[in-house]
Amino acid sequence: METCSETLVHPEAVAEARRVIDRAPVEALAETFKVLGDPTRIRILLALSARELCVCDLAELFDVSQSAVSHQLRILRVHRLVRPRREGKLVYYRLDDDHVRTLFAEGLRHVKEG
Amino acid sequence: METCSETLVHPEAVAEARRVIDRAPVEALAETFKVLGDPTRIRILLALSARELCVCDLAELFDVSQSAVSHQLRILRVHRLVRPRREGKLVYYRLDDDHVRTLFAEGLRHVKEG
DNA sequence: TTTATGTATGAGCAAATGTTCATTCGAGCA
DNA sequence: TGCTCGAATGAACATTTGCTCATACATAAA
Repeated sequence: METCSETLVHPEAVAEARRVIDRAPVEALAETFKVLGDPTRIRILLALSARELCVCDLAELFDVSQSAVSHQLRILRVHRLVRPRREGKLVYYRLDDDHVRTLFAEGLRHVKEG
Repeated sequence: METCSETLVHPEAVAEARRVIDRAPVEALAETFKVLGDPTRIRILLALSARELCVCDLAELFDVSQSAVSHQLRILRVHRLVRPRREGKLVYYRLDDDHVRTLFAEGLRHVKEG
């Protein structure tokens, strides 16, 4: 229930916070983190952190269907976290840029200091 | 369908990837990122990035029920992203550590370079 | 103690998510 | 042209998620 009083406790702080939030790309940020928030996608990115791999190898690696891997790769691709490269019948994927590695490093730091 | 051949295309690369994945705290990483992958929680963290705020103010700020905010704060608390401090009837929340800020910065960098 | 107000929690529900199955697309080869 | 095999996509389904509503807990004041 909405039991808080009508008057704010810290009006100026709330106003400041509102400005910060309005200025930030909230939805895009949440989207990016949400993409990273799945074990399968984390595994895919970890696997690609060393070198590129074809879809076939990734599917074998995680012991899930090729379809599942393709679905996840699509999500990662749309969010520019991985990039495909076709070579004959095979499609190789690799990390799109170094931001991914840095994000990983920060995530790890948080996890490890617990 | 599982249509890939039985033999791996790059056995040694897959083996190496498997080692990397086994060494990493995959589930914990995914959990952390998943927590950050929600607009409401992102807004809460942004609001707290400048200074601590009480639950009451946060609820007012996002125009959602106090219950919803409490539920999200609980999730953030469990994952050590925010920390509560009681002062009378009010409970103030603030960011738990600086990792959150760094994670945000990296997320922003990725989002902005699109 | 009783009451009031801020916060936390449980139940229930609609929406979103990740998987599998089935099918289609794409490239190379007979 | 057909055929094969790797990859992508759509549908269906079970699970998860985030919200609201109702209720319980906590602290301060009457």
